[in-house]
Amino acid sequence: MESLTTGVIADIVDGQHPENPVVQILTMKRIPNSSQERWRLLLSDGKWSNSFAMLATQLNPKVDSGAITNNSIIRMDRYVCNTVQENKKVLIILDLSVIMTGAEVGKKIGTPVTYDSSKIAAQQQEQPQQQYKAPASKVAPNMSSAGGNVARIPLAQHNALAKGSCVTKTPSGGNVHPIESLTPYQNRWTICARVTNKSTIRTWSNSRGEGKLFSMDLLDETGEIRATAFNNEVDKFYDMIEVDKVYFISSATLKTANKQYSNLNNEYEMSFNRTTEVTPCHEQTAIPTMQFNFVSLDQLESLQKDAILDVIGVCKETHDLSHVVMKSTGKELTKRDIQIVDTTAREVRLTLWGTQAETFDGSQQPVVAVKGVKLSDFNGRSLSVLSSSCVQINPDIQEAHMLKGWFDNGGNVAETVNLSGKGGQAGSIGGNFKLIAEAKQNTGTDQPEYFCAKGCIVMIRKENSMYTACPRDGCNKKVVDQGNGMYRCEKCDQTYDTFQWRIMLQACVADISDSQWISIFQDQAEQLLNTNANELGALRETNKDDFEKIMDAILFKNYNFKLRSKIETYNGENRWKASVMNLNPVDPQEHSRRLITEIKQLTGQA
DNA sequence: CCCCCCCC
Ligand SMILES: [Zn+2]
Repeated sequence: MESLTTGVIADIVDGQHPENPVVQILTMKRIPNSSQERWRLLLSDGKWSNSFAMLATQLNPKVDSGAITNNSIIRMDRYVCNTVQENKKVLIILDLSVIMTGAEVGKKIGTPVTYDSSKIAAQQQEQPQQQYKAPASKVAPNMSSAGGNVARIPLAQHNALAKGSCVTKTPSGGNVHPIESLTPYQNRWTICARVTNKSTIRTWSNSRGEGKLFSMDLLDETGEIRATAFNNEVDKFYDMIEVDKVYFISSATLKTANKQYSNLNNEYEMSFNRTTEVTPCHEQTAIPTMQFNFVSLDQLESLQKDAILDVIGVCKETHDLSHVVMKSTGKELTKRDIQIVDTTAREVRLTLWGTQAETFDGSQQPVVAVKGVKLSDFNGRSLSVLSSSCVQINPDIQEAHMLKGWFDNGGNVAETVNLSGKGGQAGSIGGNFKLIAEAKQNTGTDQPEYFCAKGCIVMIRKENSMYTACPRDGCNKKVVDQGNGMYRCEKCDQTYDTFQWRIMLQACVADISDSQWISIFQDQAEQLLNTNANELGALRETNKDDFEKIMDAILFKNYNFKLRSKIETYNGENRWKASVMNLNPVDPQEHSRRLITEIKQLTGQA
C-alpha cells in the first residue's frame, strides 16, 4: 500500500510548508451557493484529517473527469495555506499528482482523527504562517495582450517562456494572499497580481451622481478578479497601472460580482478605496499572462444570449472592414466580421470593432482567442467583442496549438454547422426536433434539456402577462408600487421614479401529440407579438381592446420553438416546465424538407 | 459608485 506522509496535516495547519506531501482524499464536497464550481476536500494523512482544503478552480476538471475521487491518494505538488477570519485555515491545492486512484485504494487508510482547531489558535501566536511555496520551476507562457489592441503573437515565438516563482512576501515583509482567498469579510490582505486587462477611463452621470472610473482584471496563480477605481483613485492609479505588469495591491473593498458584466472566475469584485495601495512588483513571477475559461462553440447554442464568455477558434474566413452608424448617437464605427471554427464542427461569426477590426489580418487563418466576448442571438448565434474583452491572435497556449493542428490536418475542409447562418425570418432554428409528448418523457434528469418543437399557440393567459420591473438594465425584478409615483426594487435596494414593462407570457402550445403550457419571456415575446414591452404595457393601461388584439394575433399560428425544459419541484411534486429560447414562424419548404429527411430515416433510406 | 459596448 502506498504510504501517506503521516502527520503532515498537523504540520501544515501549524504553519509549516512541507514539500510534496502525500495525502488521501476522504470525501469531496461541492461548496453550495457558490456561483463558481468549487470543491472542498476532506484530507487525511493517515493520522490526522481536516476539511480545510479546497481545490484551485483550475483543477476542477480533475474532479469532473473522475481523475480524483474519494479515497484517491494524491501528492500536493503546490499548495498555499492561509488564515482566513479568526483562526480558520484554508489550504488551496494549486497542483497535484494522483499517486493512486480511489478505485485502486478502495478504502480509508488508517483511522485518522480531525486535527484539533483549538490547538491552531495557540500555535498562531508563536509560529509565523507560511504562505506560497516556491515551485521548483514553473513556466508561464510569455504572451502579450492588451485591452485596446489585438496582440499579435506568431506561433514561431512559442517557446519564449518566462521562468519565475511565486512571490511570497510583500515589500513590507508581510505575507502575500492568494486572490482565491479574498472575501468581503477579510480586512488586511495584500495580493500580488498581474494586470491582464485595463480599460480606458469612462465617465458616468445618472440619478445617483456622476464620476469617472476605470477597471482592470487581476490574475495570480490561484485566481482572477476584476478591480475598479473611481474618481480620486483614477487620478492616483490610472497612469501607473500597466497591462501585463505585476503589482502588490492591498486594502480594497470586496463585494459580490455582477456576473452579467464579467465572466471572471470569482464571485467577488474589488473597488479601490482611499486606503488602497498599489506597488509595482519587480520580482520574476510565475503568474500567467492570461487565464481563459473556454467554452466550445457547440455550447453556444444552449447558452443564454448576452452571456459573457471565453472562446477560441480558427479564423476560417475574414470579411472586409465595414462602417456602421450607431442608432443612439449617430457615431460612426468600424467593424469586421470573421468566422471562427473549432473541433466541434461549429462555426460562428465574431465581430471585431475599431482598431482591432482595422489591424486584424486573417490571411494566415490564425487562431483567435477572446476572453470576455458577448454572445448574441443575431442570425441564431453570434459573438461580439466588447471594450472589456481581450483578443489574442495565435496565443501560445495548448488549446491554440491543438486547434491549429486540427485545422491544418483536415479541419479546414471539415463540414461545419454555421451557428450564425440563420439569416432573417425564414431561417431554421437548429436540429433535435421532438414532439411535445416525446419531450415530456424526459423526466429522468434534473439538468435542463434543449430541443426544438413545431407547434401552434392555442391559448394564452393575457391576465398577468405583464409586470412592472426595475428600470435598471438587466435587473428585471418586479418593483413594488409605493403609491406616490415611486417604485421600489428590493433586489437593487433602490427606489426609482420610473419602471419598465416586461412580458412573461404563458402560452399553451399544441402539436399532433400533446399540448403544454410554456413560458415566453421578454425578448421572445416581443418578437412573437411584434411589439415592445413598454408600448404594450402602456397600451394595456389605455386601450385594453387593442392590447388584446395584439395578444390574440399570435393564436392559431405555427411556430418552430427552441425550448429549454427542466424538471422543477413544487411542494415535493415534480413538474415538467419549458420556456422558449428562440422562435420562428414555420417556413413550409424547410418544414417539408425536415419531414422528408425524417421519413427517409424512418424507412431506412437515409 | 459603473454596468455603455454599437450594425446587420
Ligand atoms: Zn433592480
